[in-house]
Amino acid sequence: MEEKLKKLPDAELEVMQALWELEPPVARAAVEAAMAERKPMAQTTLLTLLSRLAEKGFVRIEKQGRSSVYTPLVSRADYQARQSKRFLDRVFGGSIPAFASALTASGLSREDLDELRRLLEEGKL
Amino acid sequence: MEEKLKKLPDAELEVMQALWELEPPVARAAVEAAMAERKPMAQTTLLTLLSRLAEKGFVRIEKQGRSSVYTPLVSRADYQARQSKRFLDRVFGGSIPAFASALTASGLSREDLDELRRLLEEGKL
DNA sequence: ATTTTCTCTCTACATATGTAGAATATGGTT
DNA sequence: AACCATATTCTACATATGTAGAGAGAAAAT
Repeated sequence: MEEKLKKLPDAELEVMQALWELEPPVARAAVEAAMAERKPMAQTTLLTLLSRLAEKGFVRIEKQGRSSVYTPLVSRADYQARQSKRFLDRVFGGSIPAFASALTASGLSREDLDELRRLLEEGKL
Repeated sequence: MEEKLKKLPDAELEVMQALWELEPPVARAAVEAAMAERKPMAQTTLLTLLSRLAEKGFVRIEKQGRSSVYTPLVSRADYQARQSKRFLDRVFGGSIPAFASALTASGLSREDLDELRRLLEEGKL
């Protein structure tokens, strides 16, 4: 298992989210369209972010004739799991009680909290 | 309710954690001692971080003769709750199921997950 | 009173991040 | 072939972050 999965800055994560929700390999036009909704930005800005993601090993860029296609190299689930751990450690010092309190005080609806509890219950099986 | 509670960069959060675990107002020497364990850094580096925290409204600095004392202006619980929400939105797009999966896959022990579930249950009351 | 010591503030600098225009390359047109 | 459209890469720059030495002010010591 890879060790340090760097935390992505907001802008880059946003791009990853766009990639994750599409079928890889994703055409540039598709990423662009997805980002138009999520977070409008200049075309070149998007390309800059994609190449930074490539440098960090999060994305593979392949030339397809004129344009390029992008493939996420880290799965969303994997990233989410690792960052959750990191967040728990960084913000709560690993304290589960503190984490639980924060969740109940985070503004999540009673339903959401209930659902979370239920899903954790199921996951136990 | 205050709106945007800025996310603190790692180094600054580390200092806040040190402050939160001490009795306010906290003497510089005390912060320094606490930080020595958490994250060793030059004395001036610590002071820089403290003043940045003051600029951001997280800490109040008061002169006490020769040295200064520091008081956190944002409670740990408040910060944790807000950042939890932010994290959930940013990383999971607000999806509770995705969050639950990530938690179970995050490497937390069975016991921790159980405890979390139990605490959420209790909090419901 | 002069020096030493301690504490804080200023200044500094490298790297990271957000953002995007300029330049370049390349495939499509006429 | 000359030109145009388009996609990518370079270059650029402001702000943020991590880190810390230099400088300044004041209290303590001699």
